Amino acid sequence: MFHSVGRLGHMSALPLDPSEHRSGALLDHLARRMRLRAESVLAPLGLRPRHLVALTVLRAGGGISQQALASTLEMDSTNIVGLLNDLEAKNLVERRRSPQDRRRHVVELTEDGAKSLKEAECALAGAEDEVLGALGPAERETLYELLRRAATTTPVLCTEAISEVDADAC
Amino acid sequence: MFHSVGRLGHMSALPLDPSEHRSGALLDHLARRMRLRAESVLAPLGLRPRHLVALTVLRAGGGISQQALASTLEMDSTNIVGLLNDLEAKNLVERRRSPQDRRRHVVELTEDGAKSLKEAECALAGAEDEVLGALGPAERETLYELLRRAATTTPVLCTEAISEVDADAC
DNA sequence: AGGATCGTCTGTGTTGCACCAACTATTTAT
DNA sequence: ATAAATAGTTGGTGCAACACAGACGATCCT
Repeated sequence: MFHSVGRLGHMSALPLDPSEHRSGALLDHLARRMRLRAESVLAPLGLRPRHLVALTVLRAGGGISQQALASTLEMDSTNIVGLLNDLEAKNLVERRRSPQDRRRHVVELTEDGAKSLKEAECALAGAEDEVLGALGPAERETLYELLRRAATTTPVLCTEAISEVDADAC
Repeated sequence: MFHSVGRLGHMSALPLDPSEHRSGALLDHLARRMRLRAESVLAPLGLRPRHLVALTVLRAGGGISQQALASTLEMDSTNIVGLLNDLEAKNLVERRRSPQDRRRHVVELTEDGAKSLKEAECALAGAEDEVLGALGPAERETLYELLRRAATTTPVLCTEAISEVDADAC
């Protein structure tokens, strides 16, 4: 129960060691639990979790090219095509040629898309209640805000500026 | 662009509609980004993201049966077998027959397992920096705490008690 | 013109899973 | 004692999400 200690001798204070507080696995676990429920909830709407992710990203930063979408979604661009085909077939997104560069497709959420996304999110309330049941409303809002900010990182960059300060803490 | 406001209006009156603040898609998105990086970081250690998830769960509530593990992981129990085979082959977990019910396997983290988990978490620091770059240390700790609490729900139950209050809010 | 870039289409392969069936060891119920 | 239920294991099937590669048309930039 009162494991190790050692590890970071100096830096005195800091009663608990935050060294192992990595969110990765927890994120994975909760995302999975959420996705399992989301699948069945979303199925009647003809949507899948990854469609929701795409729509959410598009709502946050609409009007982007497909490769920009591929980059923020971190998916292969060839698979983005099929994803957008699905969404466009349902009239949830629109592909328009960019006037600046007519090779580009500017992808944007349609009104139907925004509406559908909102509906889906409402439908997911129950699923979220099950998965985040241990959290109160205020905490869920905090969580949402943190996730939203983390997800809305500047598309490409940062990386390489920091990440040295605590490199030796491990 | 400057929609700030809210943030921490300390929730008094709840002026904004929190109706669409569903974390599901964001959770999915961030988990994916994290997993992509985790895969390459973990590969040299012979581990995969899902192994980390299992180890994390076992550290939190060790000494549980395989089907209990399957239940909290929400995976099919047949697939748990292979997962545990991997971990046991590496001496990270131990399967012991339960004295109470000798059909059961009590699964527990070994010392090596705890050590390995900790190492892996340290190795993931860089990945987390990339994914959670927009969040400061205190925010990350808050996030971790929220995720941890959400992930550590009482194994089976809750569900059915609540989820009616805000059902009409949608 | 020539080369690079964006999107599209068509494959191929891998992987994580769910699901089914059958089998053993063990407990529990009759 | 016999039957039924349960925990774990093994093997197989199938699907969906991808990553990756090749080829193509359209378009931009020299």
